[in-house]
Amino acid sequence: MAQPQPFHRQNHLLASLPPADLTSLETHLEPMELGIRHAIEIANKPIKHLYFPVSGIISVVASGPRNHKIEVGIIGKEGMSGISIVLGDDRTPNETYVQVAGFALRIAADDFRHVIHAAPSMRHHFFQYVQFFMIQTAHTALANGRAKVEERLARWLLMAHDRLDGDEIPLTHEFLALMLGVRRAGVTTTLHVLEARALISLERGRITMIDRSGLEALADGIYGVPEAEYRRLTGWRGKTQG
Amino acid sequence: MAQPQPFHRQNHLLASLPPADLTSLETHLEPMELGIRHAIEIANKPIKHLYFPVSGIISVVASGPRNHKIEVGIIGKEGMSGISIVLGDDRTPNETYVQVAGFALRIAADDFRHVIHAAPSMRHHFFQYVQFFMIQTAHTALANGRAKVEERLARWLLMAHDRLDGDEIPLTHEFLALMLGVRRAGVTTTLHVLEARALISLERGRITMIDRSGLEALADGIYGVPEAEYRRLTGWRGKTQG
DNA sequence: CCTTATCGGTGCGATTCCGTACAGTAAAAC
DNA sequence: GTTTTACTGTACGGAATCGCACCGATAAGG
Repeated sequence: MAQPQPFHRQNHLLASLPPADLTSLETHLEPMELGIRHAIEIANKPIKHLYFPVSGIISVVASGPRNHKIEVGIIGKEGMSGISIVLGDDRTPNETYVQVAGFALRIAADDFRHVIHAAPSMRHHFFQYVQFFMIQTAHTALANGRAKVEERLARWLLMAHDRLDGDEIPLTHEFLALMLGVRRAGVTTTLHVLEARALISLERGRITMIDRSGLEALADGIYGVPEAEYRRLTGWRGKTQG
Repeated sequence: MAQPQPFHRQNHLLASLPPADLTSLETHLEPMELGIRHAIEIANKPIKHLYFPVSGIISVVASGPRNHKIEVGIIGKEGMSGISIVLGDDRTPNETYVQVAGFALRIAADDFRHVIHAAPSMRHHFFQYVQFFMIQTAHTALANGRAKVEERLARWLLMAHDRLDGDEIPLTHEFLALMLGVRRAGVTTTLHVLEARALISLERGRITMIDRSGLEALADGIYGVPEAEYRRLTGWRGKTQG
């Protein structure tokens, strides 16, 4: 079962484009493997390609002093990288890289610019995604400022689960700590709490979702607003319904 | 000295529009007083107007469970409210309201839509601001996740100072606590620390900036990236140069 | 198979920040 | 001028999280 359907049908943002628009993009789309840790965008450097994941997860990370980093956005098959390009800019102070390996379709920034220039109708589609992404970042700010590590971890696992096929999240505690901006040891002990409540199971380098609605309950309102927004904007349902 | 120059010249986003574009917006712009606490946008309700402040400060606030709120964006005379409208949507789950009283020019959402529909060139201008605003929110997420209250407070005061005329920030500790998502008492004691270092002076309901570069040093890298981005995008210098 | 690097489990004191509470003081309302 | 409200100062115990450090376990590489 190599690909049950064409790649572009597996990225929701592409799949929900009007057929005519998809056609004009399609010729420029190039399938790419997303290797773990591969850099998609480098801070303050011109962005070369936009990526539409069909599997795996890409993280957008903001950097601060003392090499402090934190995730400000997560991208899976519901979205795309390269929002700066969509907005007519060519760079961003954030970094973007592959967090969970997978596959993507990518398009050169110049090609993308030309295509959306020629098809203004298409822009609306991508602007909706920009709107969603902003709300996601806003709620990351909210979670970072007001939620406990346990809740933020639950939120992150739910967001990752939304974007992956199956229930396994292949990620080390170290990476997770970087995403959340907390200690690695803090992630480890908090994961144990979740495991003890039978919400997840743990193996080396992998977290498996056991009880999704239990995790949603534990996240207690910190998860969900951006997801509802995505549904309003595009009709996608994620895994909320199973 | 009522208005040394027309209102629209005091909002940088308007002032830096190409003259032709400004003309087409101008007829729809209506001067408005920004009363403290006035709601500019209500969560999940259609946005009626977009505001271009010429003085005062508007806050964009995300809400979470248990009525927990936190500021995710700040708008002064460098910017505008209503980014959702710019992106072709009509609402947002965030709230937006006046944090420091002042004046603004506003335009009805429908008028704005018509104007930018007719003048695609203008969109680029506002998209740059959207880009800046996203980066600002991203760095708020970074600050919330990794910086101490002292640094976050310094960052907020610097951002407010950038947007106000003069060195006085008329705000209570209570509001500030809401913005930062920390206890009111925490703000009070932290402000005293800054005062003891002669960086600010305190009066009831007012904070006065004394030593801006000292505050920047204290914020230690948590402040500055979005501001540099704004400069790159628009050439505005804020007060960084005195 | 053996070595080496990565990853995970655990502990401990220090620090930051919270929740709560109460009293004093300045401004606003009457 | 008096009352009322809003704002600020301060305190205290406790919870959450940090920084660091060390060791065992698992996987990867030679």
